Amino acid sequence: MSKQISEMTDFEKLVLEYTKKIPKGKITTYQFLAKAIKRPKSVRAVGNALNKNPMMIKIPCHRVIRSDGFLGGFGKGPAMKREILKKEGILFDANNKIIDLKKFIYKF
DNA sequence: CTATTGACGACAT
DNA sequence: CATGTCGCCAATA
Repeated sequence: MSKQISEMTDFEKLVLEYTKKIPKGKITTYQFLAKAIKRPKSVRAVGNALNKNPMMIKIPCHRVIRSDGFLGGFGKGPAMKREILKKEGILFDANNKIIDLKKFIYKF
């Protein structure tokens, strides 16, 4: 199960904090997120932090994809992530590659 | 303390 | 375009 906020590290909280800022209908990448928290090289660590998402409802971690345009992972499975994004108007092709990255990308 | 892991990314082949 | 390799970083065992 996911961790409770109180049990999380400062780094993880920071990641989630920024993730919450991503507006509906938009997406960002693990890389932009890492840069936003002033840790441009902690890209992988950012992904790990999102995987421990304590509140799926309040934290739109599904809006974070890979910088090469691919879907990336998701706790509940990539298929789920893909469906949610579809509802927000963001589509992917048969290879889980986003259709129009530039159009939906959100940089902090 | 060291080793391993992983929702990543840049580059080489 | 499809793999493979390597570097990075924070958390965990």
